[in-house]
Amino acid sequence: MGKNLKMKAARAGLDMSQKELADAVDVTRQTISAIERGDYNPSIKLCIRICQALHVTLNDLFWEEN
Amino acid sequence: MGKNLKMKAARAGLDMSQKELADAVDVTRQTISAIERGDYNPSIKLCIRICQALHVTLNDLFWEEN
DNA sequence: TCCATATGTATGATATAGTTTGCATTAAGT
DNA sequence: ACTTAATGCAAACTATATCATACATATGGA
Repeated sequence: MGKNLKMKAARAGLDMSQKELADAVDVTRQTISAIERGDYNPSIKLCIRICQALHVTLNDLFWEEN
Repeated sequence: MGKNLKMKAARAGLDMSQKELADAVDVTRQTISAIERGDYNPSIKLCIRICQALHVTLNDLFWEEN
């Protein structure tokens, strides 16, 4: 599926651990970990919560031009 | 959950039926209908496919500032 | 009037997102 | 050396997105 390095970078830019982000968006650490590893395909609502927590937009983290 | 009128509008702007969009992104018509009605919470991958089919971006259809 | 298209909605089945628990590794602090 | 925080990963479970099929209404064209 392809790792989400943009998300990892945005999180790192805020000096936030996976656990902290997980708590902020109300999922488990495993879910954040799996998304960053590209191991699954989160729901749009979760993506939006993650973006809000990281102060970025959907396009910043999840969009790619073709 | 809130209807997705932006999606409906983008689709209408391309004169595309729910069925045509569904075929283009390889889901059933019911899925497109349910998303437009706000009846559920699609995966990010499906959102991306929908955006590509409608020639818009994630932010255009699914992002909202707070 | 009849037929086709577009849409809303419902239900039972299946796939998968997300949880819980747990174990292992690495890096930093004491 | 020991502890703690951060991460990767796996198995079994639960919740829910999505499918397949179906029925209903509205509209427009022949």
